[in-house]
Amino acid sequence: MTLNKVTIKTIAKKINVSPATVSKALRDSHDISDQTKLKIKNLAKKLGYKPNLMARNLVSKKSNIIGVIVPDISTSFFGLTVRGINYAARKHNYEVIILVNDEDHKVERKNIEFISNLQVDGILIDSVPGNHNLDLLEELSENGMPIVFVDRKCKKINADSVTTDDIKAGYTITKYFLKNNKSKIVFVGDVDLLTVANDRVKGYKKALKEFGIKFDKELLLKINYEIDEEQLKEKIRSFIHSKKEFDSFICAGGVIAYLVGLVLLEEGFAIPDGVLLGEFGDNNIVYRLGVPFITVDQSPISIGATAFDLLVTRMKDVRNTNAKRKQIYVKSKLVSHHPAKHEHLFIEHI
Amino acid sequence: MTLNKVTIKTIAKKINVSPATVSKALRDSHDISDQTKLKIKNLAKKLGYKPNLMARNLVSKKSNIIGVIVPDISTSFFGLTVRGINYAARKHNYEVIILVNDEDHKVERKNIEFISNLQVDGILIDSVPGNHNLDLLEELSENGMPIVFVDRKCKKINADSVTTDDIKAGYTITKYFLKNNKSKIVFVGDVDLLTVANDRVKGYKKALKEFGIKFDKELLLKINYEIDEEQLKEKIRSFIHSKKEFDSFICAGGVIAYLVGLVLLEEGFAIPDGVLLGEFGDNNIVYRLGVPFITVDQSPISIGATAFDLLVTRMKDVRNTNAKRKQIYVKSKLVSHHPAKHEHLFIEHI
DNA sequence: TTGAAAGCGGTACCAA
DNA sequence: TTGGTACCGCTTTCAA
Repeated sequence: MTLNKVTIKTIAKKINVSPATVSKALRDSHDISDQTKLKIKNLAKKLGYKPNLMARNLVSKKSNIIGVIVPDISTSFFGLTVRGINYAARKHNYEVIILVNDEDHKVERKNIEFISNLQVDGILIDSVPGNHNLDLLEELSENGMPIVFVDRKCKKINADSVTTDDIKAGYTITKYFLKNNKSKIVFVGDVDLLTVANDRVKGYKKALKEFGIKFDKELLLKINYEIDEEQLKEKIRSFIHSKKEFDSFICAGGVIAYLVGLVLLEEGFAIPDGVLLGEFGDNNIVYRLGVPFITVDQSPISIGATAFDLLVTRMKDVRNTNAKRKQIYVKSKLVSHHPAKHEHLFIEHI
Repeated sequence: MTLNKVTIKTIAKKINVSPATVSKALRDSHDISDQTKLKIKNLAKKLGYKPNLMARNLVSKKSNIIGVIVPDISTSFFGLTVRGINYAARKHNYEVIILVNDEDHKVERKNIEFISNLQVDGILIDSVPGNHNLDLLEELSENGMPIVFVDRKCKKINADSVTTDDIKAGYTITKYFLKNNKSKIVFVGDVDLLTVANDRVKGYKKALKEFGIKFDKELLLKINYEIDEEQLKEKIRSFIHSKKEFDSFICAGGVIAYLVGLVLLEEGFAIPDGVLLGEFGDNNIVYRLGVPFITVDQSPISIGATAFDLLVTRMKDVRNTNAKRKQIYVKSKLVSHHPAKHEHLFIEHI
């Protein structure tokens, strides 16, 4: 750390006042004369004094920091969510620190532990599918740590969340596929119990039902984010080569959609004429495929900003631990992209 | 913060030992008997004891945290850089916290101040163009804070950096354009003195010279990241409508390339047949355009990991503040993308 | 093997 | 308007 060890005491000694006086002067306390304030501030600047936040937060029991935990950040969806969070946080004068866990729930647990031990004032989390760390989060929450789930909600516990209405989104995109004469729609995702993907599947099933199509288990391709890309591709490939017929894919996320698209193209399928491709998130990575696709644009910036605002209200009434939790849905929309034609057509609000 | 106020003292009292003993036991110190260690640990777990890192770090004067400051995170380039950083950090058991400033140097300054006041052990920074905060960084560095510049280097001060060889990259991509019969190449970027873009322009000029083409100032379109997208587009539009002739664009970054492409398409130009488009970073956002383009793929993951490794070596010999700084270049490559054809052709190593 | 005491850098209360 | 003192939660001598 800094060799430059200028502390409040250093300053105090130099001008023969007490540390208490320096502390107050530096924070513009009313009960210090302008004269000494000036003297102290000048000296502080001259010596390059920096407050030690660790010390400050230790006594004040407030850090003014909120911690954000996300699974990935190389994806435009999360990146934009974070932008929304930062945007809102700046208005409220909070510092935001971001931790990334690469979809690994063990790293996520460490992230949660670290950040709470660091005494952040609140946590925003886009959690790794599978609810591996719910116990920890629940414990923290019960002990008064404000926590808001972002994007990927969590049903098991009574918690605040800001997400897309995933059931409706799944329903809407599936209905669009059905209307466009697709009937053998594969749904790909980390369809673990109680995750976002699960909700999307619910919507998918609902739409099928409405169109009188029976849900076919074999068209539900379960994958897991934590396995690596090559393995994922292999899994997709083997599905494609199985005898199961299909005419379209709806993917629970951008990265999956990209991989599915990649495999389809490698295997000689045409998109969208041979197979229609759909995804959630309007993620930039899907555009790498260079093919038309249907997407649920979730307004990530708005999700992020809304989540922060909700967190702030929670942080403000710390006492009220048992207040009713809010589940907020941010509006999204169904869009059809045809990059090569530079067409981006709005289809429907969700 | 947590209502659950279990501290070392709480535990100490409950089993009638001193706080010192608890502290040692919890950290597996050799001079505590296994018996009491066990007792203490069990009780700690039962009570849900969490160490307060603010307190811990305050006395140890080490945080084991490294701070990463980036301008943007919704862009795949930075996202992947961060992934590389995290990957390397995990191996060394460091915690990584990320701060984002949206290309705003005032926010960047706050980020730097905050993070250093928080007593991080080292800083990785991808700095906002313009060298606005060099004074601060230099001061910190002189006071013993290890700092490594990532991606966007900084020539003014004697500092460690891990970047692309930008002169060479600028040279290579320009040469490719020239070989493909482009001669009126517009270079767009935040060509402020002493930034990455500037190096890229140097390479650009060098290539022009080699091909016997005189550098034309008017083909250098200076833009500034900090102005908003609509203004940027307006600036690009007005250039396009000026009488200046052009046959291609090389853009210093992905976001700019995307905006340039957008305007060109809106104005009815064909890419790449009418106008060839080039950029640095192989950023996913460019694919949104759905057109072929040339890119310098900078291997962001490798840049991130390398930067972290360099930082670690700096953190290990804190004394040696005046050691020679290292400028490391990470290999990149020139690639031609034709998304609609699913072609991604390697052209040349850089 | 254990613990008392001092202190990390600040803040806050109360007395002067 | 100033300053003494206690303390935030934890670690670290050094003595018992």
